Amino acid sequence: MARLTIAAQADRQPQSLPDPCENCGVRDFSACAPLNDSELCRLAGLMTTVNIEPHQPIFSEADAADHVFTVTGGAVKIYKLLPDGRRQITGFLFPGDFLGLTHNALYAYSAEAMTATRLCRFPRKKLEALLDELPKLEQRLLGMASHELAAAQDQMVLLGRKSARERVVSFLLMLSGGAVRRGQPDNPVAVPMTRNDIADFLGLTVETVSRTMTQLKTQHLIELMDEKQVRLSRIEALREIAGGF
Amino acid sequence: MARLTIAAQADRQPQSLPDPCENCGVRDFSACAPLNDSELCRLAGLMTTVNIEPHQPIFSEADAADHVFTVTGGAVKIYKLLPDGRRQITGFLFPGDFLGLTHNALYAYSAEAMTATRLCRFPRKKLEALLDELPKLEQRLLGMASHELAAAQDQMVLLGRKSARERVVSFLLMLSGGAVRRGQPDNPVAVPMTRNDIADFLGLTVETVSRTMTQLKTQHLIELMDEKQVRLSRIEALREIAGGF
DNA sequence: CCGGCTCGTTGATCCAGATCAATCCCGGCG
DNA sequence: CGCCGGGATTGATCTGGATCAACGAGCCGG
Repeated sequence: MARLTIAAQADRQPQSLPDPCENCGVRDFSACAPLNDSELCRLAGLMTTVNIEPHQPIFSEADAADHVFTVTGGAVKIYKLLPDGRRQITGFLFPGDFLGLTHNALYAYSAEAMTATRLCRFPRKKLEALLDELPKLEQRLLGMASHELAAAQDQMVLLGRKSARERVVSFLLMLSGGAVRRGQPDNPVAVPMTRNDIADFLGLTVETVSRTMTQLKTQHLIELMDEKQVRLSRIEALREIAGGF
Repeated sequence: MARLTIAAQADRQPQSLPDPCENCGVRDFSACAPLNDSELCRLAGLMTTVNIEPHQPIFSEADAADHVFTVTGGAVKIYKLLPDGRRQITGFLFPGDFLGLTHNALYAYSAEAMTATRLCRFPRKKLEALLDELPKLEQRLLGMASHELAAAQDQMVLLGRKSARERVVSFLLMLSGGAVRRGQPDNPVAVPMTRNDIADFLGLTVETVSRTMTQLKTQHLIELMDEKQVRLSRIEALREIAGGF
């Protein structure tokens, strides 16, 4: 740790890298990835770290969109509600993911912590101003947005055209793939969300998700270590079922 | 017209604005919107205009993503296929929309002209290089991508949680809203796509789309001027049904 | 003018997944 | 220890939309 501190002091910047950035475990995956220490330092100047308890809201649809966030720990769900309460979860976010980007005055969706979550929070106005001076950051955000857009299109295929079985299998493979990218164990894969959240993400009901999981288990395609931990026993067969992911 | 030509010549650029840009009807809606004449001129330097016949492909999923496009006339559908041929249309594009942005080597979806279509085509590599020098353009693309992302999330709600009736009504309102933005007649609204395309966009079958339309007609909520032209007779009632758009 | 398209509409039947309902399991708490 | 409440599973039934099938209306090419 002393070594790290010294390294930071040796940097040409007036201030050393702030502590949360110094120890950041997601720097390489996050929006910050393309920035050098000096640039990161400027960005960190606007940043506040925030901790959120499980099941606590981060922001709600139609709140003023005054901040954007990077998830650095935990897991977040984002969702939209219909007036009568039906819910569609549009994404699960994990460390490294960016949260709250919009080009309107209000957020387009609600965000809630699923587990204990740690965030870096940036005031939107100040960040936007800084973007003009850090084109690398803007490029990075554009890249991340394109990536999310592609994921959203995959999700439309899933919701519009896949059977319940295909949806559940696609979901498990997606989770596992995400874990790989973050360097976490991918098989068995952690499933931190409830069955209800899975259902609202896949456009199904809890019952159908549950039935489908036990069906997959019966067919020896997966193994439920426990409710929140799934082994994908026959990845290739699963990929076949998922239909191209 | 003479006046416009003179204005262009009076610009400080060595060359006047190329003809297609000079007469561009979508400049204010498109990615080019934030550029001044001089910047637009640089961008136009890489640009080729392309005409596509109805039902002709523009590019296919998994083609090398070497170009990006702005739609300047006509109508385009973008879609993804499952291995067995099931299709999900992920978007309909109209003049001003941007097409083909990805941050991978390959396109993530296929694009096909629905009607006679005119495009501005840009070589991707050259455009990316130019982005470094035109930060306004990069900002604009980020803005457009955020906007598309929000639309994609709305579509996920539609596909995951809405009934057939709600989907069809949402779709008609969406079309009408788009027409307003482009300054085109919004009621009655033009419906340039086939019933089949509508079905593949809404995650339904042709039959269900057709039945739902006649049901809405019977209830005097809409009026079918002809197959490609729909009057929204009771907008407020329709908005109620759509559930928040 | 006719046959053979494609597109749209309508009718009859079927079924995947929703809904309704019961039970189980587990962790927290008096 | 026993109670309580939220999540998960399993079973029985129902239904919205898919599927299968027939037909009508433009439209093109010969």
